[in-house]
Amino acid sequence: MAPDRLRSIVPMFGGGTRYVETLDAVLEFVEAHQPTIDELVGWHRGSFSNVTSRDSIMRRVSYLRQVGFLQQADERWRIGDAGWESVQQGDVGTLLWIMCDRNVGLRSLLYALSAGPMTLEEVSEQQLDTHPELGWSRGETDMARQRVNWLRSMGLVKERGDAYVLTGEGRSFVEDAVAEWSDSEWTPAMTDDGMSAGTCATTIHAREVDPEFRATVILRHDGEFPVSGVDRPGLLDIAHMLARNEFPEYRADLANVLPLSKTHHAAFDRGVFTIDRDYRLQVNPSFETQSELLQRTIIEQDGERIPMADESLNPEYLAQHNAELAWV
DNA sequence: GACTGGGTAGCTTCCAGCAA
DNA sequence: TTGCTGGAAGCTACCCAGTC
Repeated sequence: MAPDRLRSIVPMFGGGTRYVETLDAVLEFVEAHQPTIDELVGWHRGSFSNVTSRDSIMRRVSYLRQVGFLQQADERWRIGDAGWESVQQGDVGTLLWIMCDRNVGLRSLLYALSAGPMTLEEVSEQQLDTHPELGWSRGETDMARQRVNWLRSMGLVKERGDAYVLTGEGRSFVEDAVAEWSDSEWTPAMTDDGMSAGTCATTIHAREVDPEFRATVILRHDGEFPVSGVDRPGLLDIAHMLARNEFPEYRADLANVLPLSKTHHAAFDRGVFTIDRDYRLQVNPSFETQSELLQRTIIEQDGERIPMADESLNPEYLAQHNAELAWV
């Protein structure tokens, strides 16, 4: 069983855009000297003029140990498995993979940023809504800032005014991550009135997207569950307007996805119904069913506007999807 | 062996203070 | 004003001795 992921992401010394630089320096020092804890503390004090607190240094060292960058044996500190991987690969992608694997929320933050710029306040809200287990106070932006700073120092996020946006590298990561993390162990902490997310995760095996992406999509629709009316997040699939295998560049685009029940997802993919530019449900005229559920939620809704915000889906994606349907 | 309670360490949040 | 560090405080998990 994978260890619990860390809720708190600790800032590194040296400033908000230099976390990675500081991490590399720590790894280089530890690799070269295999220091004792006193030597490691001394190195920090010597490297950063304004750092004196042993407790503060130990907090960083402890965090690096938990992530796996460092390990302690025989009173001496050495590079851990994650540290070796990071040093040997020497690229941001590997470092980001390690950080996302060990810390809650970094991936969902990147997904959320792919929809547009976010202020620190918005980042804080997004992290709390998607990961209630983080548990920090509403309005608190320190934790949001630390997360953003790690991504900034990796070159995935940059400042734009008082908000933060994805860089080209950040966007590339998001496009690959949805499928790459589809077998992630993490399940949302949000519950379905007595049925825990963990229960859902064990009973529904066909997860095909990163669960953090799935949680981000569901959160984006803010409790509205179009078409299917299913209000249990654990029972929802993520349906793509432009198919993931044909348009991999849009698979992580939040304007290309919609939370649907598994049944409605299958019906959508098979062209039983679609959505027009005005967000009205269009049903394939040849579709017949004895199912009360499908009659009520699809056939009887033909032509009705789906309750969702105007900017939820990209009209161009809908048009392209519908162009493939002969009956539209 | 099982249970309980105290002590300790570690993790996390939050806020004050400082420097640019 | 903003960004960063230091440090206090709350919470939790774990260890261990004492008791039944």
